[in-house]
Amino acid sequence: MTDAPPDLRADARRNRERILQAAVGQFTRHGIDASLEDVARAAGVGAGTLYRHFPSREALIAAALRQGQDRLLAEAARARALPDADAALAAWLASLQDYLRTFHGLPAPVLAAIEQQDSPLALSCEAMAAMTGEFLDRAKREGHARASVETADLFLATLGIAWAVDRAAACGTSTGRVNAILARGYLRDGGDR
Amino acid sequence: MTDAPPDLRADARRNRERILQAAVGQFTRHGIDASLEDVARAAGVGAGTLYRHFPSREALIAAALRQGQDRLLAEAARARALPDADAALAAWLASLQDYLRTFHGLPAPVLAAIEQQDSPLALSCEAMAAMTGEFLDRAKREGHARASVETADLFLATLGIAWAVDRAAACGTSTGRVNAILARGYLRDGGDR
DNA sequence: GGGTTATGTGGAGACTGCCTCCGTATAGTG
DNA sequence: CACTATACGGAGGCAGTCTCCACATAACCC
Repeated sequence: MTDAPPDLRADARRNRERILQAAVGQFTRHGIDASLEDVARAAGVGAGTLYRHFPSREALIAAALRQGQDRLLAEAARARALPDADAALAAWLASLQDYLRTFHGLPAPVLAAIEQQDSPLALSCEAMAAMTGEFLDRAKREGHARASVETADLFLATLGIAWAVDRAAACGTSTGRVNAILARGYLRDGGDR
Repeated sequence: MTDAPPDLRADARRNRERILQAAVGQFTRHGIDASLEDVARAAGVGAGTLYRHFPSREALIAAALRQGQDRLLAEAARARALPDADAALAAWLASLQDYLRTFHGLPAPVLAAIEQQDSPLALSCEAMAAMTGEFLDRAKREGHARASVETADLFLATLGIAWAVDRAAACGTSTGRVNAILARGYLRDGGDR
C-alpha cells in the first residue's frame, strides 16, 4: 500500500501517508473536485505540507489511484486469460470503466492527461491506452473486431462513455446497455469498411 | 438575434445584449468555464448587473446558446428530409455533436441539465433527447437501427463522445472515426439482441 | 544525553472567482 | 421639471488554490 518514497524523514513519511488516506476518503465521498483544504484538514496537516508532498491535484489523484491500479492489473490479467478474444476485449473495457468510476469525475483528469504527458496521470493513462490496444489487436486477429477501429478512437469512446454514465448515474441508465451500443453499434447490419 | 425580453428599461435591454455578446465571445475563446467577472468586464458592466440578468452560469449559457439553436433546428429539418432513415439519424447525431462543440466544455452542463429539470438548459436538453428519439425510432422502423437501442442510452453515448472528442481535440482523433464506432460498433458481426 | 543542521511543518496571506446587497443613478412618465 | 419605479455597479463576504518563511524537529555526531 505504501508507495515507499525514497528517503523521507519519519514525520514526512507519516504525513504523506495520512494525506493519501484522507485524499482517498474525500475523493470517494465528494469526487475528484473535493477541496484540497478539506483533505489537508482531514489529514490533520497544513496546506503547505499537502502541496509539498503533492504539488498538484493531479499528483494527488495519481497517488490516491495507485492502489486501485493493482486491482485493474489483476482484472486485466484475468481478461487476458479468457479464450475468446472478443470477450476479453469486452471484459477489459468493463474493468477500465469500473476503474474510472473509482472517484466521481475521474475521466476528466485522465483524458486531460492524454494531451500533456508531463501530467502525473499520463503514465497510467498511456498504459491504459496501450492495454486497450493490446486487447483490440487480439480481437482483430482472433475475434470479430473491425480492422478499421483504431485504438485511440476506441479508448476515447470508452472514456467518453465512462464520463457520461458517471455523471448521469441518477437517471436510470445502465452501463451495460450503453456499452452494448459501443460494442455492436446502433445499426443492425455488419459489412466492414 | 435579440431574444426580446418583455418590457425592460432601455438601458437594461442594452446591457443585457452587451452581456450576451460578451458571453459568446468569452465562451468561444475560453470555453464554458470562462470567468463571469471577465464577461462582465468585457461587457463594460458590473457584476451585479450580470447576475441580475442571468442569475446563474447556466442561464447565461442557455441564452448565449439560443442563437446556435436555430442552426441546429435547421439542420434537424434538413436531416429529417433525408430519404434514408439511417443517414438521417447519422446526420442528426453529427449536427448534435457540432452544436455541442459550440463552446468548449458544453457537454458537461448539458448532461447536468438532464438530471435537474429546473436548469435553464433542461428544456433544450430534453428537446435534443426527444429529437434523437424521433430519428432513432424512424431508423428502427425504416432503417437498420437495432430495436434494443434505447433513446436515453444513445443520447448519453453521443454526449459522452462529444465530450471526449471536444477535450481531446489536440491529439489527432477524428469525430468521424469515433462516431463510426458508435454507429457500427467495434465488432464486425451483426445479429440483433 | 546535548548540540547542530538538514529536513519538514503550518498557517498567514496573496490571489482569483462567485455571488449578494444596497446606496446611487437614471429612464420613463405626467 | 419633478417624481418614482427600475436598474446600475462595485464593495465586500465567502471559498478555494497555492506560496512563503519563521519555526519545529528528526537524524546524526560527539
